[in-house]
Amino acid sequence: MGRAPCCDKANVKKGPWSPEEDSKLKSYIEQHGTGGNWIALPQKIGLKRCGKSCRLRWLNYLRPNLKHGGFSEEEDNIICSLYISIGSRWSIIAAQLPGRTDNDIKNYWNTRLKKKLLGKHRKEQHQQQQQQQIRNRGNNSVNVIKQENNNQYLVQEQAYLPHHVMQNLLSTPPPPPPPPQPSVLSSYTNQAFNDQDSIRKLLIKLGGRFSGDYHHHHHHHPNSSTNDFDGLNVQFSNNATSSTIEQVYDQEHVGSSSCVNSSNENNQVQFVQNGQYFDTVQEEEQGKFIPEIDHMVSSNFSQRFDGLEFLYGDEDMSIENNKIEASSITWGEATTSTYHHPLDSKYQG
DNA sequence: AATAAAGACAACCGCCCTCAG
DNA sequence: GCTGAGGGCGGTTGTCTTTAT
Repeated sequence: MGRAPCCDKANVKKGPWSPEEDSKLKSYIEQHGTGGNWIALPQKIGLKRCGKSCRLRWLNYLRPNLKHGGFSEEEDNIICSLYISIGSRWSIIAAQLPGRTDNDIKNYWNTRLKKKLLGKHRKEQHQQQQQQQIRNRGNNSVNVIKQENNNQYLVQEQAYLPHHVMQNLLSTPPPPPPPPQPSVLSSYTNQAFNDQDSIRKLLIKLGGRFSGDYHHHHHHHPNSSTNDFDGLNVQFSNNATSSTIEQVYDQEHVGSSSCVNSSNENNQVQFVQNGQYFDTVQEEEQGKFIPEIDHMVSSNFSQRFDGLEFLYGDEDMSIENNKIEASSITWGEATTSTYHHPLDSKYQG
């Protein structure tokens, strides 16, 4: 059985609103409110518009204290961050941006922000390919590079790290520790999504939290669903050596301080991530997630990737059995091999 | 200057959820 | 419990503007 239409489609005006219509609607609502019934509103005002159309017009355009256009870098960062974490929940994202509507943000994302990020990603990939070609002509050997740099140890395999990323890691001094942050959201605003590294950092930040919350709220078998995010297992491997970094979350001891770190003769590096090694996770622990968002990100991991394939690489980003095969995660290759590890002395010197 | 293409934004559509009767 | 109205939301389309050829 079909649903009765909310209004007489034949007798309602569609298309752009005229200034007169805007004026009528605005003045009426300012004086009388909506009355809790949008459907009846246009009749009261004498507008030949659908009630839903009135509601949208009011919410998206006429409502006071609305901002239009001119998104700031800070707002860009928030939108990107939240999109990565909760997907296209525009109303929730809009709730974090005073004066912005979900429609506004949605349009902004679809028309500009996505392309902006895509453009950067493509540029990075292009540079990466060029560097790869140059590197292939030279030394093809696979080395594990160990470097001490202000207590930051880089464990890399040249064959798997983009050359320019590696150069950046080796040449760029580690950033100063971030100041205490009142909330994760505010930390987003302090981040600049000007490079893949920032996006990656955010994902690590959120990823840590996902896992913890997941265990708090769900006790599924880790392999019960491909969408379950039990832990992030990033593996790099080749025929010669393998370097594996695992974030393994103890099903029963989430957030515990236990930390296992080891390496074996195959140059394999493993550690149990407890939020200690990643500065971003530590940052996260200092703040409080907005409860609603917290719930979203903990319950819907898969959504983080909707529409963001370009952030991860075009080919074979796969999430299977709670593993992310990182062969195509260009931004992740470097960073998962970069970690602060004050305990492990095996890689010093 | 004319036209096409692309971009930006507003508005609509239809599905889903909630809640009252 | 069922039904339908209303509201909310995300996706899509339409329209106007800007830019490129």
